[in-house]
Amino acid sequence: MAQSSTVVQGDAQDIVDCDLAHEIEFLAVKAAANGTRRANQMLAPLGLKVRHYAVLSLACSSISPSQRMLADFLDLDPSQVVALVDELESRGLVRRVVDKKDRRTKVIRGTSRGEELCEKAAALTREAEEISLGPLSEAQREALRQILRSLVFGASEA
Amino acid sequence: MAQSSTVVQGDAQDIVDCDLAHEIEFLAVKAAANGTRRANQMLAPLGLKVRHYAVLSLACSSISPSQRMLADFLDLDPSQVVALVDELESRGLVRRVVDKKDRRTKVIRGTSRGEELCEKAAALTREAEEISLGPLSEAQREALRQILRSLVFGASEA
DNA sequence: TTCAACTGTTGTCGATTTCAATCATTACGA
DNA sequence: TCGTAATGATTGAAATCGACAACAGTTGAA
Repeated sequence: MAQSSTVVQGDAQDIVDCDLAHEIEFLAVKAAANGTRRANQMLAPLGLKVRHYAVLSLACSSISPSQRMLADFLDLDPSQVVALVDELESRGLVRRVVDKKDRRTKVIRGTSRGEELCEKAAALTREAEEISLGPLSEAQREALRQILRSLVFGASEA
Repeated sequence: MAQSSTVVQGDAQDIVDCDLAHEIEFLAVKAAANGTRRANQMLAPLGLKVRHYAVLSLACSSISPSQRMLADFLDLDPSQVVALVDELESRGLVRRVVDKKDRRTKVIRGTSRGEELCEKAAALTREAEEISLGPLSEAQREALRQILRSLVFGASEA
């Protein structure tokens, strides 16, 4: 794309060619921020944010995560997990179950209402992802998913 | 008592197989957070965070960004840009230059000291990226960069 | 001229992050 | 065994970041 003789003062057109706009770190932050913003406003009608959905999703999965596991996996401070679980529990979406093998740890389980809401939230999240990933082909999305997984979790194969 | 062959208590081994760990949105946030954290502690000796580096980098580029452009491009509130530029200006790294064509806008330009520090910061950022992207091959990194660029700059709407 | 729109700036309020301290429980070593 | 360290959850406070409204100065257009 030859810009030729356009004498336009630095517009948003050529800012995407600067060094910064080629750094993966910068691009990842921007993409993640866009996706989170979109997902948040998509989940708003359910009174949830992506954070709540993350906890709810794990609570409703076959995994029985302790709050410590949630903090580690979601990169949250334990106190933040307390607040999140408090909120979800007060809405009757999850409950704390003390582990019989270690009475210090509390396992978070989704209730039936929690699972019901989780499914709706998952649908909305998929919809948000569908919009956010609009300009990407299906092959690109799968490649992105795989690269991100090996980046986040280390070596992983399909 | 343990009921028959109940599934093994969820460890960190199988949490990476849950639905959430396959959502691109979730993975992107995690990857971006990891990268930002690493870059921040890499830039710490220079008294900079990635935010400051982003502004400094753009100020030192051939683009002469106004604060408005910085806010738009970096997804920041204009008031946040004021604070960032204030800090960098007080350290003699950038300066505000009023645009003669439009005296409302102030163009941010890096000083010689700013450019000097920006080069060091760029080197450290590349080093941080090198570490963060460790498990990825060169081809994967290039693919990731390309996909992220088309995702971020490909189609913009509000 | 007059008014609307825009840029930078300040201030504020709520959310989020981070850290230290505490209680209950478990694990380990003398 | 006892005593001490370590861990999980919880609370609370401090620091930081985010979004938002209001304002002054400037520009552009009717």
